[in-house]
Amino acid sequence: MICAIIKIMQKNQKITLADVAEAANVSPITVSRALRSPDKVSPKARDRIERAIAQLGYVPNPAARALASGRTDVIGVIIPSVSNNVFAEVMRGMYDALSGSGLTVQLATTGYSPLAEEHLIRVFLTQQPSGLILAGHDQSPAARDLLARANCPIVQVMEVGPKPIDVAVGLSHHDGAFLAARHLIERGYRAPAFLGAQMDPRSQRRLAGFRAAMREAGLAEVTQVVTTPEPSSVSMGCRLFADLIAHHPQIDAVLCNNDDLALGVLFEAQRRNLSIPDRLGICGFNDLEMMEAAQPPITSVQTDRYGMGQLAIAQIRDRLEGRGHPAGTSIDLGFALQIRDSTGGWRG
Amino acid sequence: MICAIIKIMQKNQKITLADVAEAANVSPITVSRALRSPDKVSPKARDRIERAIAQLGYVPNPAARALASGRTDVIGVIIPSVSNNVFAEVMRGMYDALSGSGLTVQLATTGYSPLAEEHLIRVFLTQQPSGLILAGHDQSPAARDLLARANCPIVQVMEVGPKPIDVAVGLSHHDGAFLAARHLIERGYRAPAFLGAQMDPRSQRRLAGFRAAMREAGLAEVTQVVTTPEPSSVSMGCRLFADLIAHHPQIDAVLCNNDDLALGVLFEAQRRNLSIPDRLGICGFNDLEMMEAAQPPITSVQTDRYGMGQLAIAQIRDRLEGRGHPAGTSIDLGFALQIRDSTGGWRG
DNA sequence: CTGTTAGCGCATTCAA
DNA sequence: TTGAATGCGCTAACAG
Repeated sequence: MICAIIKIMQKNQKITLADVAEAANVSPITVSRALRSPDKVSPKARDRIERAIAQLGYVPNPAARALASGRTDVIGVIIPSVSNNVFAEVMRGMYDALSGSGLTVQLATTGYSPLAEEHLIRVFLTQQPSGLILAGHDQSPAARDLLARANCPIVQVMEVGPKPIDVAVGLSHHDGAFLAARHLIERGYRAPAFLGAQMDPRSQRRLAGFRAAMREAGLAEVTQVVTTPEPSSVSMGCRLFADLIAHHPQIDAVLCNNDDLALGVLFEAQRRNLSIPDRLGICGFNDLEMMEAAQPPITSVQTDRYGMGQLAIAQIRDRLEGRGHPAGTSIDLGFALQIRDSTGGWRG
Repeated sequence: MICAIIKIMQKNQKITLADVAEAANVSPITVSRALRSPDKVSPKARDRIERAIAQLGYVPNPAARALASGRTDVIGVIIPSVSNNVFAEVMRGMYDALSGSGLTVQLATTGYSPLAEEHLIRVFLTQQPSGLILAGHDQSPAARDLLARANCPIVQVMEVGPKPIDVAVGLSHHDGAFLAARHLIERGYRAPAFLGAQMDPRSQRRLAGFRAAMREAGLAEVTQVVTTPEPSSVSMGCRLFADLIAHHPQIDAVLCNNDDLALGVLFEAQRRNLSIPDRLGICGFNDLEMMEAAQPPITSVQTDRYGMGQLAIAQIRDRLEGRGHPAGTSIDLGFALQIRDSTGGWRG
């Protein structure tokens, strides 16, 4: 075996499965099997093969494997944007859940364009991925059609909806915002407003939840909503709030579409010497780590983004092993309203 | 052509290059060429081919392409962590610069482990990537050896260093911190401290820059440094600062390793009613968007992370076309100290 | 500018 | 449990 290895190494080329087979004195297909289902190979052969692989430094060629098998070890992930920090945690959960699986994630971004999403779905699906992870439930009809025919697990993350394509992992953004708005009202705020940027479908549902709570409280008349299609940021929170308070000074609380905006509102309110929570209540969405650390700490709707990423990958891994949840399953990770000082005041 | 297309569609299978060739009445290799170098195909043939591709909805099989050509259209990107938000902007720059190139990014994370990095480099390189992007200059000797032999462009991002493997795009973290520290001293602060979390190599160099400035000002004696290997966060900034001020109440300024920590210091200082910038000066690093929006706005060292990502991809694209910078080039994107209210006080 | 031949490295199918 | 034959879809190298 030593001789064989030396001879092969001297070729000074890429090490292939055939080289390993030669060094281990078995046929290539046996090496292939040893790699994919080690229990179908005799322990002796397996041992020789493993040794040869280690000594030669063999690494399988995924392209050849994909071409021959008609499958790839790639999980396609299609999200709107990498710089939206709600997705960062989701991605971290995915990467962590990937470890030791031999699977890799291929990330693509739509820039919030449904057409771009449809195109990416089409491209990914023709590449026979091991699975596909999508953000949300608002794929175009054509895309849904493609996905329905796909023969790989499809996981929709971020939110749960009425009719998942396959499996969904998320939460109800409507309900989260509804509960947050109701909390503001219960705390005695009588003129809460909604602040939103980058109004994607999930943001729209948060807004709907806010409106529902306001209607329930008989406050529909005084409801103020300020939104912009531009990306969300802390500065945008400052600007939107400045705009809001200039036109509607009677506003006494703000439900923000996300935590960046909420932090911007906090800063802008401090600049204007509006006391929090007495003159102004602030509530965010997602509960980024900094909400707890802020001065004062900011009330926010906690969501388990890391868990979503992990579960999405876990579901695909389970499916590939014949287990996992059946199509049609929605996994609602829920949310938790973290009540903090920014809405802590008693308002009679 | 219409007939041919109908016949092919009826196969109801994956559309291959051969199908396109049949529909367009050319040989497969001509279609292949039309895809890769359209100018080497006659306009008439190209037109027929493009039409057939559109009508059949043909999408190339990257695995087959990779296997046949020995190259992939994948750019490997190896970074420490996806949840560290300095990398989010870099990634956004990369994805933007990718558009229309047919290249894709394959992201992998090391979890700040040099061994993991070495392993990933090994795996990526055996897959004949179009390029490789690495964070920083602290690859293991074995990894540098592998990379030196690689026959694809290698771009080191985040920082510039003495001896790039191929091309480097970044800035001097030492100099950025040096300038920031000198700024604090010039403003009259007499006992600046350094706060750091997740002390990766770049953080170490920032610390070195801080120390150098302190030495230069004859303040080496009073230099206080608080660091932790744990991940950086706003809350961590609160905690580290609380720790610092408890043991060293004479501290009058803090240079933070990054902006998350700086924001935490701001919040914690506000909780303790330390007036900023009079009692305490705060300086961050990276100049995240929120630094400008904070109340008071926080001085920070602005870095062009988006540009780094863009340039890294652009360099690889250029190289693939035979252009681009030669090996050994370092592109220093520099930094800009953004002086804001958190260090704005006059201190006599 | 276009086509022919051959083969990339591996997995599937069948046979032993 | 192992192996032989075959082909996945595409491109390199050459020839025309």
